[in-house]
Amino acid sequence: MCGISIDMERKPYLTPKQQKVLDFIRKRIGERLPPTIREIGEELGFKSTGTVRDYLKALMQKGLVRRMNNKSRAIELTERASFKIPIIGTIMAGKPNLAYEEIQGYVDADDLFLGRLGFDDVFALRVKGDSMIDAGIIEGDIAIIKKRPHADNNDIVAALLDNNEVTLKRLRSKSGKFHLEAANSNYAPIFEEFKVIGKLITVIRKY
Amino acid sequence: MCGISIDMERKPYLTPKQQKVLDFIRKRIGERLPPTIREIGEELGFKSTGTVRDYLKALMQKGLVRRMNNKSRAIELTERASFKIPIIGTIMAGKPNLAYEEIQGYVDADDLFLGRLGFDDVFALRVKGDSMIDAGIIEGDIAIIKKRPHADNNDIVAALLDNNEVTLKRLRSKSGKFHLEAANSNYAPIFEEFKVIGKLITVIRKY
DNA sequence: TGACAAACCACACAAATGTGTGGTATATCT
DNA sequence: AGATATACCACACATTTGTGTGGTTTGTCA
Repeated sequence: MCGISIDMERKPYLTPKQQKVLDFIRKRIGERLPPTIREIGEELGFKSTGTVRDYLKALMQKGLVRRMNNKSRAIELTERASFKIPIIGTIMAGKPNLAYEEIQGYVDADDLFLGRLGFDDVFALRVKGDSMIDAGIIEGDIAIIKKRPHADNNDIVAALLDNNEVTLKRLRSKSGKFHLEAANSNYAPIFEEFKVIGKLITVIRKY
Repeated sequence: MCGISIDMERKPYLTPKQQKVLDFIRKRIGERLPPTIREIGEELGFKSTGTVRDYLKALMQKGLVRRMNNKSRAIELTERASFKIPIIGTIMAGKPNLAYEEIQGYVDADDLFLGRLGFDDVFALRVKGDSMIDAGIIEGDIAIIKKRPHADNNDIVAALLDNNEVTLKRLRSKSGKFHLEAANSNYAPIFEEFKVIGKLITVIRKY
């Protein structure tokens, strides 16, 4: 019951057909392009464009869809409708299909790793070695770095060393002077010259 | 020079204008919708749709763009052109703008965390506690789980325990019988009854 | 019974969008 | 000099696509 009530708060009631229309739009947007009105009609078996427009109107009134006038395929999903992966807590046991008991929130699939950053400002490093292991960053991880020429104390940064190597370390300031610190007691702090080229915003690890 | 030559192998030569057209298409696709021919023309300052079509033809011949006939906005980027975040090694120092010296590869922004999985098969867990810390999985991480009723030895799995708790642990088999193991010597292995509900495929951490 | 919403359809029309033909000018390469 | 590529433009036309009006049927709720 708990999971259902959370769900109800997030989404307005949709008729089964309206849900199908929404799902089709979502599918098409995910695959490639938002559909045209006639494409929706063909998929759902409607013979009139007016029918599809009735559905779009309903979805718009319920705040799930936004459109631009007189523009082809200009259908977009609102935040309420955008795809979210549920973050679950406990799960109902003893059922053929798992039922989420406690949904703690949602991860927006689009924003998951980059948010609304421009791609231009981002690059990735593949992590080598174990110097950041105490921060949970291990060999093979992909570190997503946002380009920035400076950072704050305790930020993990990508820094350019004198030998042109790029390294991922924690930035520390001590009496007004910055140095780099590994997250592994086997490594000594780095007091050499360096340049901050970006700040760590996300770590991704694939299995 | 090294970085440039790698780049050349991946991308055919584009004139500056062609690059601008491609960038605009990419931007629009990322923002919402692929542009129409006229929208491209307006953006780039072309007064004729024919001009834009010349550019699209060039981009198609170079294998960067695909189109469908007589369909509005039906422009898509091919794999060669799809957005990739560069994974860099060393970086050229002493320049006003950083220049990538050694590009080891690219992370495809779309595939980055889910690949081409259907969303239906995926859910997320927010990691609590430190029981997987030796595997580099720490509190607050988002664990992306692919639903599966079984897994192999040494896989990290989401498992449902008798008390309806879901836990992230490593699956181990010993003499034909499975149990769960933490990646932290402070925790004892779990030999109770459990059910595998999915396999860990990706870990994401945001800073 | 009447009001209302959901769930359809037909069809005309307008606007947006893609296509095709035929140009011009400039630069490069052979 | 001729071939080729880039880099544009104008304009007509076909097709796609969105809009608008006016219906019918079914069920629910007051």
